[in-house]
Amino acid sequence: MSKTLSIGVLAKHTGVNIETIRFYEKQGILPVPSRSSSGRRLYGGEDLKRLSFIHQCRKLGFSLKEVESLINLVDSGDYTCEQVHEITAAHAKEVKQKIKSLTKMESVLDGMVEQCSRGKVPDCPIIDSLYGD
Amino acid sequence: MSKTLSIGVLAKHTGVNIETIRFYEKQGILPVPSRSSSGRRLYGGEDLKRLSFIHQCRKLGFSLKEVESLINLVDSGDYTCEQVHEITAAHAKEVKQKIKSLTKMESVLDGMVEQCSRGKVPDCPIIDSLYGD
DNA sequence: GTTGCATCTGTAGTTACTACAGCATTCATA
DNA sequence: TATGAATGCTGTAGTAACTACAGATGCAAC
Repeated sequence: MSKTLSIGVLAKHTGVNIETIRFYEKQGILPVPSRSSSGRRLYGGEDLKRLSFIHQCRKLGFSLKEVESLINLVDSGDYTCEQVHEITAAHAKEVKQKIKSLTKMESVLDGMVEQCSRGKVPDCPIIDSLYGD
Repeated sequence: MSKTLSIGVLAKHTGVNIETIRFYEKQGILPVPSRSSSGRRLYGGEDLKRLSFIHQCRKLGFSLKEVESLINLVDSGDYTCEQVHEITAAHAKEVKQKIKSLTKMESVLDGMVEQCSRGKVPDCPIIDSLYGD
């Protein structure tokens, strides 16, 4: 395996911040890379793949803990599709709940904004509804 | 003004955690209350109103900074409805963006979950799509 | 030789709380 | 009146997932 990628190049290829890459390493979610003679990190294709995976998962809203579970499963070699499904379905459920909660907020906010006359007077239905007597 | 409410009573009336009330005080978002002879916090009706306001705002997803802005406006005495509208509309926009982003995640996740056979075999389309070669 | 970029380590800051530890006080009850 | 439970106090540390430095080092190019 040739490990030739600097952290900067890895960052550019994956779209992950340099500091974030080091952070992932410290968190144990990205393996400790080898180093050049002067102590700089050197990455290979496997690292690139793994970091991309982490990035994809993060974009889908998985927590780092969930990502770690997923990685551990894959690394273990004998994971089942069922196990992956469980983690993903649980996360999908959380996302749905968040959407639901935000949608409720949205409708209240929209209602308030609409009621508001945007006038120059210090009499605002938004404040009235929140700061009521 | 009679200030007779203990922090525990205030917490129960508003649904806000005791530690959170103290936290709000430290953040300067809730005024420093008077104290009993033994040093315990004493709250009045105005505090109750303000804490409820903060709580309502938080439930609508406003950040503490936004809540502070809102409170400062009201406290200043000569705020306009326009100013309140601006803060609220900006927040509503943020909420909409969050919903949009989460909805995208949701559809990808749902697609993955659906594709997954939930089988007992170590071959999972979820992993394949994320951890691709 | 010096300029400038990339990288290094380590620490602190962000948001909005929550969870103690260890102590003081107050209240209800025996 | 004694005592045990409940309440409150301060102050600190932990949570999630980074981000933003500061200050040092390395390396290639001109």
